[in-house]
Amino acid sequence: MAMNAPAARDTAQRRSIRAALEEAGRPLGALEVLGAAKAGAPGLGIATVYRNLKALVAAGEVTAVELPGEAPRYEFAGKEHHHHFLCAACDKVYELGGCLGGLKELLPRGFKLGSHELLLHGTCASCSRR
Amino acid sequence: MAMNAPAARDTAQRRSIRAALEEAGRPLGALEVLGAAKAGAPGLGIATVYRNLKALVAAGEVTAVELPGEAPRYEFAGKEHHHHFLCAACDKVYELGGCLGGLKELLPRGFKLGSHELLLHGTCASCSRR
DNA sequence: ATGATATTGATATAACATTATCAAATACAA
DNA sequence: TTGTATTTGATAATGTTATATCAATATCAT
Repeated sequence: MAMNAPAARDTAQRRSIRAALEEAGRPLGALEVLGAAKAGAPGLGIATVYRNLKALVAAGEVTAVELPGEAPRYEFAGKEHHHHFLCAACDKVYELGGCLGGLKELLPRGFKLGSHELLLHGTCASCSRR
Repeated sequence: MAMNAPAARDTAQRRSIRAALEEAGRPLGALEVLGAAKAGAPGLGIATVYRNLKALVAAGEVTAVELPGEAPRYEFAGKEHHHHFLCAACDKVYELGGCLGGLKELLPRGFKLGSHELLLHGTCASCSRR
């Protein structure tokens, strides 16, 4: 018999964290989530952010975006395959549409391709404008 | 007037660390360097590995390959633009040849592209064989 | 060979991001 | 409304990677 998950309670913190991710339109880091979610949950603590992000990832609702040399960002799961852009000026991560073909041509003989990650660096529209 | 760099001395450890990177044929992590370089420098310590890797990177001789969720690997600089492959089974990183075009098509309006990183995941030839 | 100083090895410490702890607050079924 | 288990916030502790410390050792110009 399956171990039942503990009853998930509906708290202001949890709602606010989820809302922060929904409204951001781009992947957020844990501290960014904290900042944004405080609007709907004053006094929100970083531990609660991590706890809920972890739970959301475990539930498959949210995906952790791993970045080289950067703390992971979090975005809602279920989107089409896509990649990300890291702004060198503001350190924000943006979602890009689409992908590139021809990946298999890069593989040496005998190597099997599972997945791939692409990260573009540069300056975002907002930072480029200045 | 320029501050002169301290006279770099030629030690067995430094030679061996450099040789390990040269002979590996793929980017190595600090612990991999330690393991490989012990051949030519018995008793080699991890601190010396980090010290020398840092110095080599600062001198522009070596490049740190940053990977999402992984400790950086180190490879000699000056190679043509290329990307890497991380084997999910043995955790080794391999160098790939070539690149992909069409990156700019992925950019939103107003974004400026600086550089990019591509990492392929899968199993290497050696691990696929098993 | 000698001496000044760079380098090393062992290990303590730092720097982060994340997780554990635990008393207090909260949700929610009854 | 009450009781109980979940959740929270503050913060201590952890894990991991890298750096600082420092006495001992090795390099290399003289």
